[in-house]
Amino acid sequence: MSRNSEQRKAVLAVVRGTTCHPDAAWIYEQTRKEIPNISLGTVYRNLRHLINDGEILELETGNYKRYDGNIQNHYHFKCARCHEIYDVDLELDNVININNEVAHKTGFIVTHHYLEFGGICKRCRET
Amino acid sequence: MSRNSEQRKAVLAVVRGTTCHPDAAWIYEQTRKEIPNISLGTVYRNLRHLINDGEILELETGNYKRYDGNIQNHYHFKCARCHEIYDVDLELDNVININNEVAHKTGFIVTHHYLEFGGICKRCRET
DNA sequence: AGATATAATGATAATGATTACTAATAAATT
DNA sequence: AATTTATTAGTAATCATTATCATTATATCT
Ligand SMILES: [Mn+2]
Ligand SMILES: [Mn+2]
Ligand SMILES: [Zn+2]
Ligand SMILES: [Zn+2]
Repeated sequence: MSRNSEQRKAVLAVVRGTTCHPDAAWIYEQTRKEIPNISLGTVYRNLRHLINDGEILELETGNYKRYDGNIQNHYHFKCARCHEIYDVDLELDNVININNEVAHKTGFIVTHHYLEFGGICKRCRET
Repeated sequence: MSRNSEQRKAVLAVVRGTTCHPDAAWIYEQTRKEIPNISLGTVYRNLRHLINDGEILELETGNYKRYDGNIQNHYHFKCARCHEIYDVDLELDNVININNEVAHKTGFIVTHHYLEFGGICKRCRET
């Protein structure tokens, strides 16, 4: 059974405390402000643990992984210039039916879907 | 300007000749059947080149990247058990409008979107 | 066709993110 | 307080991908 270590609580607090979809290195730097001698391996280990427990989400973004403390269903926008990831709260009428539609067409069990938009964000557009 | 080397043609043919969304190692093995002494670095170099030219697509899938010779707009289904990626040809009524909707809501320039479904594929379900 | 310029190659070293290892520590339970 | 064992810090190892560099081959130009 899992033990609620100070390190795990600190990592979870950092991931939940931002909307910037940070990577492990950033989470490590932030966590060090609370626990200066925490090791990078501990950060990775706890991130994996929290993912397995369903407490945070992992985003697959090319070279390195990013993490999301918001486990509610929502979408993302990734800027091609600054690579920042923004949350997109979108009320798609057919979002709920879309999984069933694919399940019906393919015969697969469809449990979820990821939707990511791409382009240029407002800040990058104005520079 | 780019030179159409035998190696580049072979890599492109391999990626176009399958629907299995292969990784670099698999493409390397297949290309070696035509060019036995091709190097893995050359495969990577050409994959990157072909991506920059818009001739193939790169899929961000966790540990390693996968490639797709089908550059038409289509969606994917990733099986959580066997990790295979299937194409999903889906007629979303408002596929074109969905980008505009996000653009309008956010003020971003939205050029594209990726949609990936997850669950258990038919073959894995039956075993 | 032959000479030229340089993009591309093969071989290998380097990089960077993530994971594995291990002796020491600390959270939960009795 | 004693016990159990999950977790940690520190470090080594792994794995996919990229960089380096001397050599080769492709496109272009006489
Ligand atoms: Mn998010
Ligand atoms: Mn595809
Ligand atoms: Zn941006
Ligand atoms: Zn499967």
